[in-house]
This record gives sequence, structure tokens and C-alpha cells, in this order.
Amino acid sequence: MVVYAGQGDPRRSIELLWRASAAEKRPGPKPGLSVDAIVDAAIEVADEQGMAFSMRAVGERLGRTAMALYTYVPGKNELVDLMYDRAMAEVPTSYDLGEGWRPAVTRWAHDMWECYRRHPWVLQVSQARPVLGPHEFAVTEALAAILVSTGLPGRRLRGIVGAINYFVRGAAQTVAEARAAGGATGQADEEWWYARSAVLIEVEPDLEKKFPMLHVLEQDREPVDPELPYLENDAVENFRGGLKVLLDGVEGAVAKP
Amino acid sequence: MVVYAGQGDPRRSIELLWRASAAEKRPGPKPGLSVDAIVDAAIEVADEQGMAFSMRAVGERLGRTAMALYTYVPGKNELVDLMYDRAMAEVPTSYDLGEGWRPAVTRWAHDMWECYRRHPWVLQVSQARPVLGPHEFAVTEALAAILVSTGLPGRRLRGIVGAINYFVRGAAQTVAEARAAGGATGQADEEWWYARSAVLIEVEPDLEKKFPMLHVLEQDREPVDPELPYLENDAVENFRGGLKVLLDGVEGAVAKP
DNA sequence: TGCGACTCCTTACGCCGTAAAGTAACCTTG
DNA sequence: CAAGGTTACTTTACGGCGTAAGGAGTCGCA
Repeated sequence: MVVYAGQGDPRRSIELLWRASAAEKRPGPKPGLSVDAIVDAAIEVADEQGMAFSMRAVGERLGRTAMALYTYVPGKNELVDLMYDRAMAEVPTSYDLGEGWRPAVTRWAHDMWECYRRHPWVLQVSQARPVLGPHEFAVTEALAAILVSTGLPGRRLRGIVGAINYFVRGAAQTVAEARAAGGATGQADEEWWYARSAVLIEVEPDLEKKFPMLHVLEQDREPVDPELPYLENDAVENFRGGLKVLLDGVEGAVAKP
Repeated sequence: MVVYAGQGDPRRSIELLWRASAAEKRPGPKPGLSVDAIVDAAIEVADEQGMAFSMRAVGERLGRTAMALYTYVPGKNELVDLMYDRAMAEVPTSYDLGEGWRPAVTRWAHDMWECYRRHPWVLQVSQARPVLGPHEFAVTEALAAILVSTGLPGRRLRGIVGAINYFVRGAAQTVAEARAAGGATGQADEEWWYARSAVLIEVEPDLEKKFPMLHVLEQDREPVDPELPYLENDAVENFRGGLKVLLDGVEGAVAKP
């Protein structure tokens, strides 16, 4: 429910993200934990329980109390930023341009999509205020490097980068939340959908007449992967179709700049 | 932090959304509140405080306790669904196709964008499991009605509808969170950005060499509206540029189906 | 050997959503 | 008109959360 955006001390946050720690000899007991260990544990917990993971849960996974984490990390906001940047580290940062920009962008989009699916909580980290970690930079740099090869000016590229980013995020969000919701309640997508739509038809029998165009949208469905649940199937189909249209638009911009 | 998605009794949720209440004569004291009044108050609170509004705050605004709300609404999840659908009611549902589909889609996108900016918390309501309220249907119906006029088959349209939706949401989210974050900490966007980037340059002086393509993206900036804060300005520019590319793609699909 | 820095713990505070139970208002029935 | 059941709303309480404050034990260095 809370929008997560780093709000604490900027210096502390940035130094943590870039691991700019002066590793001097220091007195006191040897640290039993490390920022990396905490971030790893937190990601594990978040992968299982979603963004509503708690500091207590992370501490418990490490055999410590919640308060022990505050020795390494200023607070939950900053921890989330660190988790975000670590997740971005999983995405490749170099793409072969041998076959042109389009296959490269497509691969980038798929890699991002996969990362979002492995770590759905990433989609709930604020985008407006970039986390400004090294791997977030690297990921955007990778997309920028591909698109700069089109020769388009920066002015055009910014909109395109934004559009591709928004699209991949949005498409991934649809699946991620379908899974998260299903997992939280133990209800499969189909069950959820069925229960709702059954009541809906009962309450509003004229649904198709009131919204005829939505019905047109439903025509012509073909299964993408029969293994996947209903909503997920939908999202994969939309992802492919939408990305194609989006890249067609980019192609148009490249052709006539 | 919690992903909001209606999880309670499907019947109760749907009936509330469609206001399918049997208004019979009933014993007991007269209701001092109503679902509508509660939704209105909750939207006011959420517009000010973001999605982290509390039931207690909503109750207080109505001169009641938090628990009083539970007479009208099963829980916070369901209240959020109702708020979402009420917000969607602000978006126009009919667009003139006299000049073709493209200006109409552009207007739809701008109207959605405006709605998201009035009610940033809407962007945090789960999209995977649609709320299934009447106004959410109407909004999607409006976009579908415009796009069906292109003559494209449902298969193609689904991806396009998704892409447009994701794009508008994503672009709006960028601004919304910039504002929310600024409001929460009392920091203006510029201040936040300045504090961070100053430390960043200090910690990583070779930033431009490490990520040269990002630098290309920054070239060629022109002010859109000098009244708007920095990040918001950015987002508006990206919105316009991205939407253009996206619709170019749709145009390509229409030309050669 | 002792001091100060350090890790980690316990406790506690003020939030949150909401379950449970009580009180007062009102309509229906006798 | 009185009794009883239904409803609106309150108070209280529970278990969660993030994290502030302070204390206990551990280590490097003087």
C-alpha cells in the first residue's frame, strides 16, 4: 500500500548501492551478517511473500531479530532499493546488433519480462524516482545502446525508451499480480474469474449489450501455451502482440526520421 | 506495500460495485452514512495521503470511527475497488470518430492520463484481476469502440489495447510517484534529484564513461512547460513522444493487416 | 587492563486492519 | 402501546507492522 521510494539520507543510500564502503579495520565483534546476505535473504522472502515481506521475516531467515538488520541498512525503504538493484543485476547488459536493433530490443524486452516474473515485487518499486543503482543504470544503458544504433536523435529516443519500458512493465505487472493474487488467496486464476463472472452475469444480465465492443475484443482467441493459467495466457499473448505493434512504430520512426 | 485486489466474497463485491442493493424498508436506526459517502470521503483522503490512507482516517472525515465503515463495506480491499470504479467514472466514455481513430485514441489517452494524475492511488490498484465495476468496463469499452473502427481482428486488437493501456499507466505512474514522493517528504523533485546526483558523482566519478549511451539519451532536451517540475516535465515529453510512436505502430497494423 | 566502538538483543511505542461485544435507535408484531 | 428483533455505531482488544531506545556482550587498540 505504501509507495516505496528511498527517502532517507541520500549519501547513505547511494553509498550502499554502489558498495562504496571503506573496509577499514574496526573494533567490536566481527559482523555476522553483511549487506549482501541481507539483500539475498530479503529477495528470497519477497519472492515468496511479495512486497508485504517484513523486516522480522528477513531477520528470522538469517537467524537474527529484525533489529539486527538496522546495523547494516538504514530502513526498509533503503533495503528495497538494494533489492531492486540486485534484481536488475540478473538482466544481461549486452546485446548483439548483428541482425539489427529489432531482434536485440525484443531480446531485451524478454529478458526484462523474465526478471519481472522471477521477482514480481520489483514492479512495485517506484519508477518516478529512479533507484540510481549501478545495475539499474546498466539495464537502461543496454536498451539505450541498442536504440542509439538506429541513429534517431535523443529527443525521439527518450519517448521510445519510455514507451518500451512502460509496456514491458505493464505487461509483466498483469501476470505478476495475477499470480500473486492467486497465491495469496490460494485461488487459481480460473476459479477467481469464474466466481466473479458468474455473479456479474447474474447482477447485470445485459452485459454484452451494454458493452458490445468488449465482446469484439474477445473474439478470435487462440491458445498460446495450454500449460499456463488463463490470465497468464492472456498476458503472454498481449505481450507478444503489443510489442510487435510498438516496434512497428519504432521502425516507422527509423524509416522517416 | 500490499497489492490490493478484491479477495472477499465475490457476490458482495460485485453487488456493491453495481449498486445492486434491494432498498427495502428495514428496522433499526436510519443509516447516517452511505456507500457513496464513504467512497467519496475515502477518495478525498487518498488523493491527499496516497494509497496508505487508513480506515480510521476515512471514518474521522465522516465524523465516525473506523469500525462504522464496516457496516457498509466488507473491508479495505473492497473499498479500494469501489474507489477505483468511482474514479473511472470521471473518464469520458464516448469519442467522436469524425477525424478517424487516431485523434480519438489520443484524446482517450489524455483523459486517462488526467484521471491518473487526479487520483494517483488508482495506479496502485491491481490490474491483473480487473475490478469488474461498471465504469471500468465503460472506459475499456470506449477505447475498444475506437479501435474496432480500424477493422482489425480481435486478435490484433487485444495486444494493441494492452499496449496503449500499459503505456498510459506507465507514463502516468512516473509522474504520479514523482509527485507523491515529493509530497511525502516535502522535497521538490529538483531537490531530491540534486541531492542524489551530487553524491552519485562523488561516489562514481566515471559515470558518463561507464554509461555513455545514457548520455546520448539526455541530449537534445527542450522544455515542454517551464511551470512544471523537472521530473514531471520529463514525463510529459515522454508521454507525447511515446504515444506518437505507439500510434504509428497501430497505423502500420491498420495499413497492412 | 581498560576504554570505546561495534553487533545484536530486548523492550516498547504508535500505527495499521479488523474481530467481538456492547449500546442505543428504530420498525414490526402482539 | 409494550416487547422483541434488527440495525447503526461505539468501545475495546488482538496480532501484525516499522523502528526508536537502551542494554549486553565482543573485540581492537592504548
